[in-house]
Amino acid sequence: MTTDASSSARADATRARLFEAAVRAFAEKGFHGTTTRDIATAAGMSPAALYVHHRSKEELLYLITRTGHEGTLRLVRETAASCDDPAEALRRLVREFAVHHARGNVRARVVNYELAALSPEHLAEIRELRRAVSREFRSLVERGAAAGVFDVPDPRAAATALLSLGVDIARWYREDGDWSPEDVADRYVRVALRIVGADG
Amino acid sequence: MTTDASSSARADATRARLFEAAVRAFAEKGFHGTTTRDIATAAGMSPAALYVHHRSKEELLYLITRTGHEGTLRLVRETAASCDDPAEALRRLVREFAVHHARGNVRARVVNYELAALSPEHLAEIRELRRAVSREFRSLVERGAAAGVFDVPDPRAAATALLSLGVDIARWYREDGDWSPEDVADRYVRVALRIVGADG
DNA sequence: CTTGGATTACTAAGCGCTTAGTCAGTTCAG
DNA sequence: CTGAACTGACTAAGCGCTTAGTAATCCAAG
Repeated sequence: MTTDASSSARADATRARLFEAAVRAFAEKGFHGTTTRDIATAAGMSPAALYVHHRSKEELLYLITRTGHEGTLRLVRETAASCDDPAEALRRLVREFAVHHARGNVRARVVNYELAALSPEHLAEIRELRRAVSREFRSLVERGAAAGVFDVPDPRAAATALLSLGVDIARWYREDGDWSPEDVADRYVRVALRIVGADG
Repeated sequence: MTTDASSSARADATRARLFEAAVRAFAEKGFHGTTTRDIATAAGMSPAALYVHHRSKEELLYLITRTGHEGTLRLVRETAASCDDPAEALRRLVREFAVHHARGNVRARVVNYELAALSPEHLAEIRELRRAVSREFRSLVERGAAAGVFDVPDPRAAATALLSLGVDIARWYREDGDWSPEDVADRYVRVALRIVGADG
């Protein structure tokens, strides 16, 4: 017995293979540069199988993008709230955010750089999730400033810079480089503390 | 009489219109999401006219990308070398780089985010230009550290962060936002000085 | 200044091919 | 034996790019 009328273990596994194949293909060649054949073939199936599990190529991108943003938002919310001390919370947030974007750079590239290929409705929904992530960064910086732990002349600019640094890791990070995801995280934590004026 | 056998004022103007139309289209929809008809129509001509002035769609992207990178490299080199004091040179570099990416965010988006659509040969050439830009940032940070003007535990990480902050402006900056290019630049100069430990 | 052949800038039409998506039919697990 | 999973063969639309030809411009020679 399956727990859901519209899912079986086999279907779930196939869906996951299509999902993963699409992530890799979109990351490498972009949404419009990827064909449904690319995705299906990489998942070991015929092109038609894609439409058994997903309504369209765009729906697949939407699924990847939404899942990715929801995961990021959850990570950011939980980490920012994991500690009362703003300095320690920022250390954790920047560390987790950097590791997330470095280790998951392939997924993160699709999630952050293929937004223009979404339908207007889907894009609007994703924009809301992005605003929520942005708000978490800003409110943590403001919390630290209000507590006198951070020395920030412009909290909004500091939050923008912190978020920007993290997201952009997905663009430049490569597995074959000199830094592990944790190496990047360590370095960026120190950079972040300087940006908010909490480094001694 | 024209000064060059392969150029007339009229042809140059047409080429420029195609170039600008391509920049806008590539920025909005990506290289693969843009058709040669989109570009030609936006430039007020028939699709075939594109091939009078450019060999292929990819050559047009290459032209945009190369011109953009050469411009950025020139700006970075001249600004970094414009002052002996590393702190003042960094202020100028971060300011100019930020304004460049904010004001020219449409062009910069194509230049930085459509690299995957280039041919392997063209991509290799562009990568070389990017490495040169990267080197400028790094050597300025190292110069400041050697002079004792900057306090940086990890110059490479600091240079990576500074470059990343600047490039990523092209992704998030919007004309209809609250900040002018100069506003972004002012704020980022302060952030940069903190990153290199030269803010007091 | 006029004229007419050469040159340049451009277009209408469309070729060969690829695309996203469909559907009737087959396979296979439970 | 049933229904879900999957495929082969297909279509309509759209793609980058080419070709053959036209309109506008240029620049001697008369």
